[in-house]
Amino acid sequence: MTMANARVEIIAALAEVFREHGFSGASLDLISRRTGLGKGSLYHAFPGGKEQMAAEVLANIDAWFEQKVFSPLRDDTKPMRAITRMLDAVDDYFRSGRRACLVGFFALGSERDRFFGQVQGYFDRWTAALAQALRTASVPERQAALLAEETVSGIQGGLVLSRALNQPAVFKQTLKRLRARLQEAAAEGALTRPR
Amino acid sequence: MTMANARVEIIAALAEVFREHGFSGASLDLISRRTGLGKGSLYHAFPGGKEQMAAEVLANIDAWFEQKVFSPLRDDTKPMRAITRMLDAVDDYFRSGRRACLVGFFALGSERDRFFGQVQGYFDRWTAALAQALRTASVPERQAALLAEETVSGIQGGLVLSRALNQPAVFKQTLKRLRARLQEAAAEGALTRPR
DNA sequence: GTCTATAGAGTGATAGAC
DNA sequence: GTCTATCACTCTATAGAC
Repeated sequence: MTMANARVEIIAALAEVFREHGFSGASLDLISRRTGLGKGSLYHAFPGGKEQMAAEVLANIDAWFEQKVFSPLRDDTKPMRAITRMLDAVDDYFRSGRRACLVGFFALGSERDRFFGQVQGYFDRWTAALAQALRTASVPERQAALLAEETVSGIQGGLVLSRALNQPAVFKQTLKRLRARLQEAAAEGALTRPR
Repeated sequence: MTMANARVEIIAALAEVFREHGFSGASLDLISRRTGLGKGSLYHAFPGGKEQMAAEVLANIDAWFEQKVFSPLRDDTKPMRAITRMLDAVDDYFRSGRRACLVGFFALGSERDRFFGQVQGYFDRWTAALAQALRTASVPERQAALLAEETVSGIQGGLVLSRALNQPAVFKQTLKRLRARLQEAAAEGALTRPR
């Protein structure tokens, strides 16, 4: 395995630990066990310590969404296809509500201030990309912005409630509702401004 | 000040600390400073330590919502009045999105398993009470259950996104949208099953 | 004296940093 | 692995109410 690939796998393991235990709950001991690396190796790879680990995890999450979700939303010539794929990707990524969103998790606590740029950027670009896809689907600008906000916020709320009740079905239902709402808006948009 | 009142104030201070720093991030030193109590006093009041403190905070939050929100939703003879008051109470309680929901925060991390009964109970009773209010407003059972879920989950999502972007307006907009949706459903319910 | 609430030094364990 | 700081927690001492 190459060095870069190893780092990707380490960051994936770090992401799970932070997701499950938060920033302060993720002890170096736990991180060491879950990555299989000694403390020395961890500080060799991340001289900035836990802060750098979390920052790189956030950057990695951001890059994944940028490639799989945001970029298609902005650039796909068929916006509704990109939206459908977004919802499928979200369902997979969050394991139908069993997995929490680390960025949303951080947003609720003091980690928001520590990693503010990354937290804000992630949600800013998600809503902006979705709003653009909706506009491409002829949804009026104001409605597109509101619906994008409702969708992104709805996904986060679905994750919270689904995890709180330990019922993945709640998250599934959330995605189903959002999918219907997005398609409905696009259908109305197409009627208002037909090609 | 009476002892009972003092305890309530201590628990309010504890709630803020847990909200801001999570369970593991809330050190006894921080708790000591924020409550103004030495460790001796803290352990005298809460022999079970941090675990008991968090459990009592959750119980306190639950009692507040039970009295101000859940109970009116279940028992008010004018369900739409109770729903309006719920949304106003929620806006106040969460300081228009500036304050996080501790129960939702715990739901995302490993605290969910530690305090599972309380986390699950809070959201279970909230959705059930809201669904009952909607049914009283003649909304069909299935739709009432779905809309209750959408509302509670929507509030949580609004809090996440609002805090992530540091824009209280996002939470305000969420409440506005949910209010409209609930009123619309009630109006339709009244048409379907007129009195 | 007894009781309850307090403070804070002191405990071993474990934290993050190197 | 080794460092020091900090962790959750315990213990002892002390204050005032009765």
